[in-house]
Amino acid sequence: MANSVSGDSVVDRVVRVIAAFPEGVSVLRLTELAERAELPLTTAHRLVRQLAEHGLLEISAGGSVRLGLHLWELVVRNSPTLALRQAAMPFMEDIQHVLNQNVNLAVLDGWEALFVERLSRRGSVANRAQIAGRLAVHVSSAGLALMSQQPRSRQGEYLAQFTDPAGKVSTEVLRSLLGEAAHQGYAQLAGVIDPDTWGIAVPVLDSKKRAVAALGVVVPLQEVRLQALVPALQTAARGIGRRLGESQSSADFRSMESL
Amino acid sequence: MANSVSGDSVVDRVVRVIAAFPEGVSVLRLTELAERAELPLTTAHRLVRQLAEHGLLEISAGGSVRLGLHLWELVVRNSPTLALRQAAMPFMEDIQHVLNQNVNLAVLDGWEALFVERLSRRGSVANRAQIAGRLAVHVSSAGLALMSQQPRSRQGEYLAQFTDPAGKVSTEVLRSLLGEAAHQGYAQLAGVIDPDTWGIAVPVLDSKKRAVAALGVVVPLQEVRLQALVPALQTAARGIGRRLGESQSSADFRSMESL
DNA sequence: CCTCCGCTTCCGTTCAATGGTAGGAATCGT
DNA sequence: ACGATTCCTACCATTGAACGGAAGCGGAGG
Repeated sequence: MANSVSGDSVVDRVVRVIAAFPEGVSVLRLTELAERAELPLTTAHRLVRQLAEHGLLEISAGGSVRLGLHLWELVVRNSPTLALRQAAMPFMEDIQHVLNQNVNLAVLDGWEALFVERLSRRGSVANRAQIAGRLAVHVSSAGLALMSQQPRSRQGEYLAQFTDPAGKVSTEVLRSLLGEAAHQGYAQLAGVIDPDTWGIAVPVLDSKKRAVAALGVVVPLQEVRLQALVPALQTAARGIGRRLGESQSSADFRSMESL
Repeated sequence: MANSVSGDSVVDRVVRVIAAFPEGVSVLRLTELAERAELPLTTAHRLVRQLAEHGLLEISAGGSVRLGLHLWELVVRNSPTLALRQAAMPFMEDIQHVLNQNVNLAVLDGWEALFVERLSRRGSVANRAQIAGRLAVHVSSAGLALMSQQPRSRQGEYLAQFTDPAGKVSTEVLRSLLGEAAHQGYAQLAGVIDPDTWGIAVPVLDSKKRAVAALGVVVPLQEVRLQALVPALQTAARGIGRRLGESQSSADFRSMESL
């Protein structure tokens, strides 16, 4: 079935190699990498070496493998969410400084919210490590805010395939949550991850009124300024949307600007 | 000379495709991508489609190509500098809050300093966009701090190949700059990028006394608290080095922590 | 000294990769 | 309104790059 007995293309294998690293693990031994990528050791070795020659991977002494600096550089400099993050950062900083709460920015990917940027509460030891984290739509205010703005058809697909692995949320409850979020213009969810917190998120709409992201905060349960909080988020979201429209083709001022 | 007339392997081509995006540009039309990657249009098309199937690239309506969210996610979650950034962030935040200046963290890659993280001065509109930026060793305090701690042989290679394209810095001057930096334990450089600023950086040493990074700040020229500034940086750098040692194998507490 | 384990090199076989040609689809200029 | 142009997509015969088992190498451990 192939040059390879397994029938997958070179591209498939390259992808499996660079996707073989488990979350948060940045270094693997070749043998382990081969196992995870389900490749014969010889083949893994060859691919790794080739990729390393281009700086997409790095081979440290002893043969252990990690992602290459060059890959990181390429991806960060051209990341698909670059424009979004640039537009959002000032507003996120504002919110962080005014409210002193965790602020986050997420996009919808499949049936999950993918967190693209995040600012921690000042003073909290929390790092920005888990940007690039994911949460299912139904357990994140960001996810709900995003899904609630999707076209009917998309929401239909989502609800149709939905089953809560934890068995806590019924499709009906979810449907009404989405309806409520769409109607109110924001989504809130009591501490799914941390039981003592609220998550609150509003959609960020681009110039064509499509929800491209969700802007959210996490606040303690006893926080009662919700009335003030939501408008603040919505204002910021509108600001982000506006800047997104402007910066369509202005990815050209490069300038290393005062390092 | 090949299956491909150009004689390069599939891996080579895949790399060229994802490296084809110019800095800061996140979307390319297929034709342009093919040109930049120096691939026949047909081949580029096939590769792009294959990569897109795995989420490493995305094809938006109309055929324009961008890096995929999945790739971004993979790289950010397993980036080779993850541990370094995690260890450094709290200290960088401290410095930022105390000094209210731009703080940056760089590693040495080739003969350049690659900026891995950066915090902007509060209130400045500056975004964190150009993390992943590069500066030549001889024009950045971070680069000098890093190079000054490299083994003699490495410094030798560097100086041997060095020529300043701008013709402003002679190899001799550079050599003495490095010597001075090594002796003092920090490097400073008057505004190479912004003429009204100083760059000051100290090396971050790991448990084996190897310089794995440089921690730096950018301050206005008239700033005179240098005496206080350097010790602050050095203290932070030592702290980072210590945490780096600890977190060798503790990349396991994942926990989505209060989003 | 021998064994084990993991990384690396070698090399004959084979089918996946290649890319020119041609067919759509959309945009532009007049 | 309608050719001209541009760009993306699909097809398919040719061929050398990818494959991976076998064997070599080197160090850690007993």
